[in-house]
Amino acid sequence: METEETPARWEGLPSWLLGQTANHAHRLVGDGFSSVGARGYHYRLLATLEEYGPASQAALGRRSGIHLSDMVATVNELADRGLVERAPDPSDRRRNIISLTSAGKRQLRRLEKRLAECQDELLAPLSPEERQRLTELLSKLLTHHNGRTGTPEEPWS
Amino acid sequence: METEETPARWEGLPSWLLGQTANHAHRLVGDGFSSVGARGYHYRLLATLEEYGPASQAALGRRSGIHLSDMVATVNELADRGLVERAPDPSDRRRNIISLTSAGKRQLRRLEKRLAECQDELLAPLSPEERQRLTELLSKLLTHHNGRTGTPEEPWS
DNA sequence: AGCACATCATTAGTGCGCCAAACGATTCGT
DNA sequence: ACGAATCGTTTGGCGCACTAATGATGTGCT
Repeated sequence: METEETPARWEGLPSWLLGQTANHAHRLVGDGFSSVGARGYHYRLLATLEEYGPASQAALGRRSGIHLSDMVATVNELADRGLVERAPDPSDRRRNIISLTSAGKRQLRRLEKRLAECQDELLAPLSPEERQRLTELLSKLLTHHNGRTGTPEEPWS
Repeated sequence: METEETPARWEGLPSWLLGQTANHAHRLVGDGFSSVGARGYHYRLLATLEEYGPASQAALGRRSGIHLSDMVATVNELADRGLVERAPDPSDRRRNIISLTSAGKRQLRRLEKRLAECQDELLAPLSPEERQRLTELLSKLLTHHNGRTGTPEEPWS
């Protein structure tokens, strides 16, 4: 956006404010990630992998919130870079078991570092209390809206 | 996102919180708009048009923050629906002068109504003070980050 | 044992918002 | 008059979220 005039009517709407700040955040994080040749999905997948250990693509999708359709490409990209390994599951031939390589773990460390830096850059103009406040408010919103659309299924009967 | 497990490490990061809530907001607003056959760019263009009156596509792009490349399609779509008119500028044959039709104005009213409803749905779990607080915090962030990239040009000398 | 059904991986394609490169046509500045 | 800037347009790309369809495989029920 290379606006020059920008005085508009929707400028004060929460949804707009949210979208714009999220945009900045997204750009910040995206740039951080791309500076080491990655993008959001890569981080999410690597982090999920480290947190839960090797798993099938479907399971990883559920845990990371990455759509199954996008998992394929994401795993491909990470596997191409040697950050992740795809091996057939001997006990279920439908599955691939994805696991983190040591290079992947190293990459994850880099991404986490960038990510932390970005948080700081993002919140730069806010005091610690304000940051706290913002996080709380956003969490509240998120919890509410996730309840309505996020995990509606009751655990298997 | 049809997550079922979703307990992750990045879940508390401001950039993530921001992105997710913005996502919900975006979906809410997008659904509201699409229920009357429109999308974000349509609203932005119509609103800009009403606020500043007829103008060339380039000027509208500057004011609405819509990229020139996307203006073309946006104007086409609105013109196809008869919400906007594209007429050559007699005094500058490079330009098209875009103007709002009365049908366009009516559509804008509808969109504004939806938009207002969405704000309420979005902020539902927040008290009036919290809404205020959130708006302030987001504005602060936005102002900061726009200062670095958004509207740097000083008004014509 | 057989069959319906669910799950897994994959491919292909949609939508929105943002952006960049290149082009011809026109107009402006000097 | 001529180079530079502006305008409209087309084409294409990225990131993220999502839908639909398909074939291979696995599970549960009867």
